[in-house]
Amino acid sequence: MSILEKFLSLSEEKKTIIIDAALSSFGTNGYKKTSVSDIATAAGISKAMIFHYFGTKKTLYIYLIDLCGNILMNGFNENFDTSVTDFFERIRLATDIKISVMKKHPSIFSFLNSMYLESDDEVKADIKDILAKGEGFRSKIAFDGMDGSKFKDDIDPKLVMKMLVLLAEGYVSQSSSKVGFDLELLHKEFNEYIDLLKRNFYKEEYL
Amino acid sequence: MSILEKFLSLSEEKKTIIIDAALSSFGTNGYKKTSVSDIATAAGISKAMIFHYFGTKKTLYIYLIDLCGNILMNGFNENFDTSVTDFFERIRLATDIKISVMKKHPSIFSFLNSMYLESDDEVKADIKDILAKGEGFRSKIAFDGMDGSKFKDDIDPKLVMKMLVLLAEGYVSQSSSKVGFDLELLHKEFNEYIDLLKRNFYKEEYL
DNA sequence: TATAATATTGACCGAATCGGTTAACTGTGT
DNA sequence: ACACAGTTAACCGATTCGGTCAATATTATA
Repeated sequence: MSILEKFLSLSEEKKTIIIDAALSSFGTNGYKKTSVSDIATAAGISKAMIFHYFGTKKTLYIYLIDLCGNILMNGFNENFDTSVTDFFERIRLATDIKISVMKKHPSIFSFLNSMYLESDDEVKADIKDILAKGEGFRSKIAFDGMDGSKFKDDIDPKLVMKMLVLLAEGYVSQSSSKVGFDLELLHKEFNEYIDLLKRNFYKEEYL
Repeated sequence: MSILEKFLSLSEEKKTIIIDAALSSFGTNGYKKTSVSDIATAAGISKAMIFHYFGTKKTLYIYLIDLCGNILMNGFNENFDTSVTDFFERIRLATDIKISVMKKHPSIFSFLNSMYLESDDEVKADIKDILAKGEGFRSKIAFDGMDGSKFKDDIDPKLVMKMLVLLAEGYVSQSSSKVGFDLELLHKEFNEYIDLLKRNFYKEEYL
């Protein structure tokens, strides 16, 4: 059995624990400043097990990069509906997907964020590859075929969009640090914001 | 000349460079994961100089904690005007102060954020002290004597407040990581958001 | 229950890095 | 020529690094 297969043959629960420990550690401290011991401790196993499952620290990191890419791609490809043109409903849909991804791996976006600004030479090149692959992915989903005509005339949809992106970013930065954050509550709150904005930014005939 | 005096007698420019290097390093990686070499490199000086100026790593960290506390307190005490009761204008005022602080030390909020979740025993106690001192500071400024009556009846000012706090947090998390971010632009954008919300959330007679 | 196979770890390796020190080197004014 | 403050490269012992491995638990098979 090859090294990675040993990991893959673990129970889903155990795999998730290890992956989340690694995502959260790397996401918080970056590649270089994260030690394999950190991850092992966070996962509640011994350092030797990590090397048993992945061989090297770098292999683990690359594995996580690919995994995140796949999880996101699959989430959006399977659940995103481009026939929804309403601005807010599309954002709501994208957020639903994002949150359901976070439900499985709460630290995934903190990890992805840290990837963008990773400077260590050992993994820099590999990151560039995967980043190029997902380029324009988010923005395409956001704006392609989206209907901004329902807004009141003096409101710039792009400004609203930027606001919601920042809002989501604020949530991530808040939730990735705090320990006992409630994803369900977060989801509910975000939907309240969307309702609030929709109610006040759309022309009355569209409400 | 005592150790700290040596640092204080430096030119304002040099002091700022060193402080910002330390704030940014500690803010990014926390106390334990930040080495004195990291800070020295970021500041463009040798590691020995840091020890020459501050004696120990912990002394430097504590110095930064106090400094941040003082900078924020002074900023708000000198510039905050509690006679401004309008919800958005007060938020605008608080944001003006925050940004002017960030103009001098861009990484200050990233450092303060990281302080909240610092777990290292060597500095944990000292953090608790300063944190207790500033408790309720932000929330008092935010809500005391603030007028929420101008909002449309179906809008909860607290929800808007939370939204703007998250928005600001999103900005911090975005700006503290990116290298070439433009504070002036950030400021302008934030004001646009406030205008946008005010225009659409207030009853018409208050516009 | 005895044994073979597997899962897991504590202890260990050389190398790197840690916080901190110091002797020597710079430049500048006299 | 000298003194002197500012600065650093080289160094210190201690710790931690990524990674290995022999030994111990655990489980499966008989």
